Amino acid sequence: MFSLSEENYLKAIFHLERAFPAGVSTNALADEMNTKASSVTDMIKKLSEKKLVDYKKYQGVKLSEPGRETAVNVIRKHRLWEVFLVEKLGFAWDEVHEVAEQLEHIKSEKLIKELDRFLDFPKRDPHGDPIPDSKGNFINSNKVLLAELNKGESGICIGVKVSSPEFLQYLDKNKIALGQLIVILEKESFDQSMLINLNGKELKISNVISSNLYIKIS
Amino acid sequence: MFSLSEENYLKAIFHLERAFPAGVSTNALADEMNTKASSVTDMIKKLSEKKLVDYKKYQGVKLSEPGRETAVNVIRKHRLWEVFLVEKLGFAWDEVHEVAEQLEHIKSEKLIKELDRFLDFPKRDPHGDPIPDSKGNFINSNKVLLAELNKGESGICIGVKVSSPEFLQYLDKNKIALGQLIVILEKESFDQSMLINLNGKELKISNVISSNLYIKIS
DNA sequence: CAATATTTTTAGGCTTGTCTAAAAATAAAT
DNA sequence: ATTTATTTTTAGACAAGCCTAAAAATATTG
Repeated sequence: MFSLSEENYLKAIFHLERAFPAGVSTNALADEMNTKASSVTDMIKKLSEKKLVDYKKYQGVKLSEPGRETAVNVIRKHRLWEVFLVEKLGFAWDEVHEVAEQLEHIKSEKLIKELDRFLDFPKRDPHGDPIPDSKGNFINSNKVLLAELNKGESGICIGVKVSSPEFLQYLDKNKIALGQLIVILEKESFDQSMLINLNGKELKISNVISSNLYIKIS
Repeated sequence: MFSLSEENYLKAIFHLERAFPAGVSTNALADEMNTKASSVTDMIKKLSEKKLVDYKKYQGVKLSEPGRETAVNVIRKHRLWEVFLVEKLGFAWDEVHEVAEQLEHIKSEKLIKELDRFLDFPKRDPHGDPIPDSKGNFINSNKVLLAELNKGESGICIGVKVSSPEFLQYLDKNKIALGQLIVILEKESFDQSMLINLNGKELKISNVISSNLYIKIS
């Protein structure tokens, strides 16, 4: 078993690897973990000795296969708990992160297996992020950012890129929810802002918004 | 907020105070915490500085009012999670302790409030132990050990004194469950063993068993 | 009540995970 | 290509929580 801190580092490396597939830098990791570069170096050494990451001095880190498995398992637990909090306990989707950060470290195979069943094997968390299955496989849907679509195109809103309370509350306020059909009526070439159709209602959104909404193109 | 270790010490002191109301000894606490007396002394000093316990050297510890509140809150969380595990996730009553030991330390007022509501404000955990309310009040029922009753007396089984898997599985095997009416048909004066009536069926139980079952006398 | 046994505390050390400050390596820029 | 800037690592320190061994206080017992 791994410590809370080790699990958090593995999770952070997993997330950063998407942006830095060649290797995650010490500074990027320090930033993500809200800690200092020297602390990161210490921990990376430990993870490297445990064969959870591949590491060469000054070269950044990558997850090893066992490291990736551990990270994905933590992410699976995080997202299942988020579903629980929203679906069963009535939390809003911008309130779940902090609590799920704690719950994701509870150690019990049976707990997560039964929770998954209790929630009816959800495929996505409340933010639309995919929940890996017990073997660590993610569903891969052909999602794109709304900002990448053009006038006349459309798709189902399936996720958010950023989960800050501010952004999620903006979406709530404007009645933008996951599962909704979005049709692009106009796209302003100057600032990339869009006029979209949402359930019959029209809404003007900026490029900042459209760059943080994932759309499933059918 | 308090550390995991601090919460566990407070909880242990709370439980031991029932047996040692004059003050919990360092050794008793070391035993309960599976640690060494010197470690206990260290922690007691820290808790004492934080005004969570009253402590005088060589005199044992007692919880202060804030210490008791914290301990009771941890116990409340532990027992609510046990109800969740059994009622919602289908755990057996002898499987819940270890997981609840972890879950009890999750920090979120809202989480526990909503969990309580989700579980429909349960008054007892799966072992029959009372769940304190959000203000820290325990329901007090006039419970006695089955062993203290005599021939002809009867009552409802409401709890167990010991929660070891062996004992709980013995109860399951013999169909003894909480909420059940127990009538004492015979009591052997030599070894205190009893012949009881359980839902129409007769069962012979030893004094070891009857000394670990709580009965509510009506 | 003095001697012995037990309990509790102190002293010093270890590990985990963090920090600051300084040194070393790499990258950028003139 | 040599200087300058940035990134990364090392060195040494610290707090939390635990340990062992020894000292001090309290209890027990003849």
